[in-house]
Amino acid sequence: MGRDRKSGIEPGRGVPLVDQGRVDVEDHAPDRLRCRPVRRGPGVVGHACSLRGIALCTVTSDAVTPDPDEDLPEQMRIRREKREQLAARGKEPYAIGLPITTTIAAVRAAHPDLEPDVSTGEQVGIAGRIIFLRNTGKLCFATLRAGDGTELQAMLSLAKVGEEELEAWKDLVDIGDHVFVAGEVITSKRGELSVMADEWRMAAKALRPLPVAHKALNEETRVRQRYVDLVVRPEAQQVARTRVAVVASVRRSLSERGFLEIETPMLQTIHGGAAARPFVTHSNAFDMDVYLRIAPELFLKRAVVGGLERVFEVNRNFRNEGADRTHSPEFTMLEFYAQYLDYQDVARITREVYQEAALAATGSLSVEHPDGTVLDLSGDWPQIDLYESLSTAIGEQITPATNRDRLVRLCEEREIGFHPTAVPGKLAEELFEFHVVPTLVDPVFVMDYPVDTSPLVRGHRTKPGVVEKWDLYINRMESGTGYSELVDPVIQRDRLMEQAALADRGDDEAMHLDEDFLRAMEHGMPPMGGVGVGVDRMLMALTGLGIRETILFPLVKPGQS
RNA sequence: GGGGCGCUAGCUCAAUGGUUAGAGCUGCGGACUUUUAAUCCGUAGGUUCCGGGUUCGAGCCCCGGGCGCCCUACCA
Repeated sequence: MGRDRKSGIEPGRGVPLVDQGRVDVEDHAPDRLRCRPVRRGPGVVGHACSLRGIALCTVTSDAVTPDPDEDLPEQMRIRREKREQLAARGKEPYAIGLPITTTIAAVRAAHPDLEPDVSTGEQVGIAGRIIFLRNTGKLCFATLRAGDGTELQAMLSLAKVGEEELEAWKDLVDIGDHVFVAGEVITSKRGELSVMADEWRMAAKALRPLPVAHKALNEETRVRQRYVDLVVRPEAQQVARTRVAVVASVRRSLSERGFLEIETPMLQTIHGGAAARPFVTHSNAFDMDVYLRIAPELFLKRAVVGGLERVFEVNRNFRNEGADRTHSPEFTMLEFYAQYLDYQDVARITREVYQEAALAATGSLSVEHPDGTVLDLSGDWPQIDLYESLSTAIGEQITPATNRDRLVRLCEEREIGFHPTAVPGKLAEELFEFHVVPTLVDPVFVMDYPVDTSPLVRGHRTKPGVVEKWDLYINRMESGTGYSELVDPVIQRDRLMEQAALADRGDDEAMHLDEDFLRAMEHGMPPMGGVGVGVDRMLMALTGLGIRETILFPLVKPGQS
């Protein structure tokens, strides 16, 4: 055995210290000697040695000089050597300023259907990442893929590039490298659109091998190494681009309707705007704890008080709660507010914004998911009443006045879990989620929620016990909510005092009393409609994917290495 | 939070407590001027997540830890 290939230390050669004494590793158990690389501050590398799990010493690189490449898997070591070889042969491994004349997509678009074995006479310079390589003795093929998923074949022949350049290609180019190729646009004998190279250059030598393109990466690797996922799985690119299309469309739709996009604080000193547990962090400059926002609502409303009239924001919210297929600790939220509108007006705008986004992203208002679910987003979206639909489903009249004991019993009969302190409205919503939500596939506005769960919403004009609030359900998921906003500062103060009392009693979702928000409201907050829509859930509805697939880099716990 | 399952080569996966942990692709060496996951011949590649333990012997069994997935609970 001899040399421990991981550490570069030969057992028995080093004499690690144990306390003040010494131990001869050879005499004890050489097979139990463990040495692992450690980093002690910038640039200081060493090896920590242990015997039978007992730390012995840290050997710095002065004492032991391991070959830095020795730890690497063979494939990575070879790629590093190829990088060196490029330089040795006068080639830049990471060339900049390449004479690129066009894109892969443009070449494809310009020559949609050429016959096989055709020369166009058109000279181009293109670059892309190699995803497949097929080398024969004197003719080499490479499939180059661009970021947009388009592909083009590069061909290198002995006749065109000469023996030296062809050998260099075969010796130094791997799958995963970015290469530049200049030459004529042709089709191969099999009809594949190609560039017949007069010249090739390395654009970026990849030191790590790409995953095998033909077998699916497992979900964890996809999420943790999204950059790799994006390279090998065009659908990953597609999702990222769909998000861009959706967000751009949302901005366009609202801008066209007179809304101003503004940016409100992510760091907030008071926790409010929704019922959710916040992340807490600390400002050194102000020497105080601050919250990552759970909602932009209270600031957008301040802006409307100030006369910005119609405002919106598309940005991140943070909620320190569960993470599952439909919840992410950070997620993208659209909120918009318009003075003088009510919850019916903003329901219409929400539907239009959503439909325009669906068209922009998918070209259709009928969306089919991988699991076969089909969503029909077209036309007007129906409205159902929360209490009426619940009563119908249960076969018993439920109203905001139904007493709590009855609701508790109904929940218990169905084994629906609920918080022991849950208010009656919350219990009604639980029952609704149990009975009605699973049936809501196509978009539906659920209207008129209990007042005790909606502290920021105006009371209903005619129905007692409910507020002018809707939840939008799409694909059995709550996708957005809209209100006729509460703008009466006296009522608002009462509601927020109740919230603050809940918070004092240990409810860490309850809002705190935001005096400055009330002060703004006391200056005259115009009646307004307001909406919050989960953008990630829009993506989920349009793609049928889980939330972690719609977010490019979702939060993950750090793994090994 | 509770329960179940998983972690093995660069990637995707095998492997009754019992030879030296295997396969495909990738890699490396060779052949090939029209390939499409090229093909053919040859070959290398391992801290079986980490740390303990049981055993003559552990990828497999036990204990502890890490990370993930599923179910469940909680959650504007």
